[in-house]
Amino acid sequence: MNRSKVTIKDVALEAGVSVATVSRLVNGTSIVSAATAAKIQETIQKLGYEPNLMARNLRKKETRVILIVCPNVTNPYYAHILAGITEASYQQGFSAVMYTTNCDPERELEGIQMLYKGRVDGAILMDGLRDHQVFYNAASRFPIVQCSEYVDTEIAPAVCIDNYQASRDMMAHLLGLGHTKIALISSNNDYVSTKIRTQAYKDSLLEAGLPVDPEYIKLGSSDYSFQSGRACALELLQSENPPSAIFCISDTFAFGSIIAAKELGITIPEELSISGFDDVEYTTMHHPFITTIAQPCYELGRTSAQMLFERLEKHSAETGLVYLDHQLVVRESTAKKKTYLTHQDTDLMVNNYSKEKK
Amino acid sequence: MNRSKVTIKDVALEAGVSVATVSRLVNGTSIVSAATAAKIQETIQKLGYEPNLMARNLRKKETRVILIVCPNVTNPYYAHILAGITEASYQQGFSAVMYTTNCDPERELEGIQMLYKGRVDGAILMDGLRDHQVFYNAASRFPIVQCSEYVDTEIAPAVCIDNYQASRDMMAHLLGLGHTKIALISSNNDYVSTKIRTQAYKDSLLEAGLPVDPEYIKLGSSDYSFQSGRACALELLQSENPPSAIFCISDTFAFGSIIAAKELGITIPEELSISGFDDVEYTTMHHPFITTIAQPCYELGRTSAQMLFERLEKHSAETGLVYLDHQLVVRESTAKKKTYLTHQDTDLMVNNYSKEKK
DNA sequence: TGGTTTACTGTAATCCTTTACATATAAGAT
DNA sequence: ATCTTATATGTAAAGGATTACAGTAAACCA
Repeated sequence: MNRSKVTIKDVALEAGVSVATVSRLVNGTSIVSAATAAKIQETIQKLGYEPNLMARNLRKKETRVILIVCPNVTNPYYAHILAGITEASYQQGFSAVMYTTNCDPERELEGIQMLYKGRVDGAILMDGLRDHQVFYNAASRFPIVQCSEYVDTEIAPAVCIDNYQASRDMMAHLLGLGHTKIALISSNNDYVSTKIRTQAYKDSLLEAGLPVDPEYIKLGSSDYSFQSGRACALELLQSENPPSAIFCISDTFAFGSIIAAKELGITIPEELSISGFDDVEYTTMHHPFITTIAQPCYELGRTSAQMLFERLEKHSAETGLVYLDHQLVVRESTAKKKTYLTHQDTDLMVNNYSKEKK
Repeated sequence: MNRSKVTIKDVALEAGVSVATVSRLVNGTSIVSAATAAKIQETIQKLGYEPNLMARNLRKKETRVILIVCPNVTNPYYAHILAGITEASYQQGFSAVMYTTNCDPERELEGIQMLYKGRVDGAILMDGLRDHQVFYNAASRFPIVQCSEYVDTEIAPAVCIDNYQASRDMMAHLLGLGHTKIALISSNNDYVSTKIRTQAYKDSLLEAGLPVDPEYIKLGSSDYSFQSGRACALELLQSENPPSAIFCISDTFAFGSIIAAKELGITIPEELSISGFDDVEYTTMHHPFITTIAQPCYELGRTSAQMLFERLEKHSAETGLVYLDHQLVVRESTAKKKTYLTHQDTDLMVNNYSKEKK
């Protein structure tokens, strides 16, 4: 392996000019005569010169590298955001280093160190930092943008969808279908998105004059695992008073719920409506296709990156929340509440008769 | 944003020692007295000093960064490999920059440039380079390891599963179930894995004394899209002489085939066996669970990274193929050939009677 | 013609480390 | 008492770029 690098000095020597001239040509920072330009170009070609980025960055005090801090690459939701970020980076001539935390607070911290060590110019955080003080310190010294999750939008901007409105939209859909016994499968993580979606669920119920039954709220695993969604649904469906609809805060929970329902011989959407959240790609790979909230993941990533570059290059310091549009997409897993009535239903109907659609 | 970096000089000044001493302490390259060590440590803490990696790397001529060239992050297969790579990198104290090519030959080329520019120490290629000359040049100058796909194993090592054996295993399974009309859904990309799997399909058939019918070989999209798998299966199943089993070289093709079969009212596995390849996570999220070849994606990534670090740190230059174990996992999508016979089947049975299991 | 601008190029400082080499002190050997 | 050796530290030279500053030659202006 021949690692002998040819430097700007070599080029200068060979072309019979000074290093400054070569540098100026390469960077286009100043005019060089056509004759010397040609000569330099030629020797660059001949020697195969490539500027050493470490040296350049040291001098310029910029790395043109951004950091992506992300809990987990294998989650398709994050993967799509990642794709958006990397594409935008590519187009801006930045490169992106990836740091996965697996939601380990210690690793979240270590990731941030790359900023302090000067290895990257800025960061996109997809993992809401547990330690707010660390976040505050980092965000006040370095350009940071939060994507999808966030801890504080005063000090660094965040781009995400309007989780509250999206959840209200979905609940409105379910309510509009005539469901009154709507359960929630939330998560035991402490993401803002989780909190907000849960709050919207409760608010929607209350606003519709329906009770918020703690028995109807189950918490799946923090990483939204399919199996934990199945377990929650099983509990819900085997209880005394099973719901007629389940609002899942993640598509994977919805998948798990569908499996659970099938295992119990419950048909979807005839006997049970299930809704998801995120619209990951495999929502339409098996029937029933899932009714869900589509998040513009790729755009989320792209926008975050663009905002970061804006910060880096124009030294802008806008903060606050940036909402990208979500979309309620109604597919096969939700339908009007069934007309067949159990005894319990009949009991309930005494109180809620006017709310039944049919 | 206060970007004022504190340098080693500041620390030295404050602690009343020379920069060399500070450097020695920080890097542990030489003994410093306990007293001064304590003093330096203290001032480092006080000033919040972090060594500038650009300067360090420039001096040391190493970046401790590796490059990951990958077609597409959103593909869960690659995502898992990526996870393995990033984990191994983290443990070795390296960071990983990601470069996605979307299989664009131009971008494959650009990715490689990072090596020449000295931004990274080595690379893991998951996208077999189209341009063999470029690959050859790069691989002879820089430490490169190929993962999953490869173009040449003489000049740079490759880690993957034994695609030939794996495909033979799957075909043996299908054949063992009594299937004689086995179709193939391959891909129109030119990956070695595709070629090898296709070859194994043909060899298995021939070895079993069965004909290789070109009508039974369909080519899905180069990126293994679900929809193209569905389209291929539809063609196959609606033909004059539909197969009783389909060997898909990718799980996504298998998913598409299952959907296609369902659309045509064909039951799986009773009327049609379908097998996948890769064992991406959602093979078990819907019934029928897919019979497939499990690839150790995470390990593939981890091993590749470890081999790269070996090359980097021990300057080893081992080449050749490294096979990781695959596994045939039999689930619900394959079963014995059905006993119900069509006229065509009866015709065929005259010749193949002894091969029928029941 | 003398002065001013323009176009181009060169010299050397700078970015922040690491490290080869030199130095100084103290301890150990003879 | 002198000569090594070990220990601990400092000085200054890389490393490969960018760029402030300076300089030269030609062109332009009055």
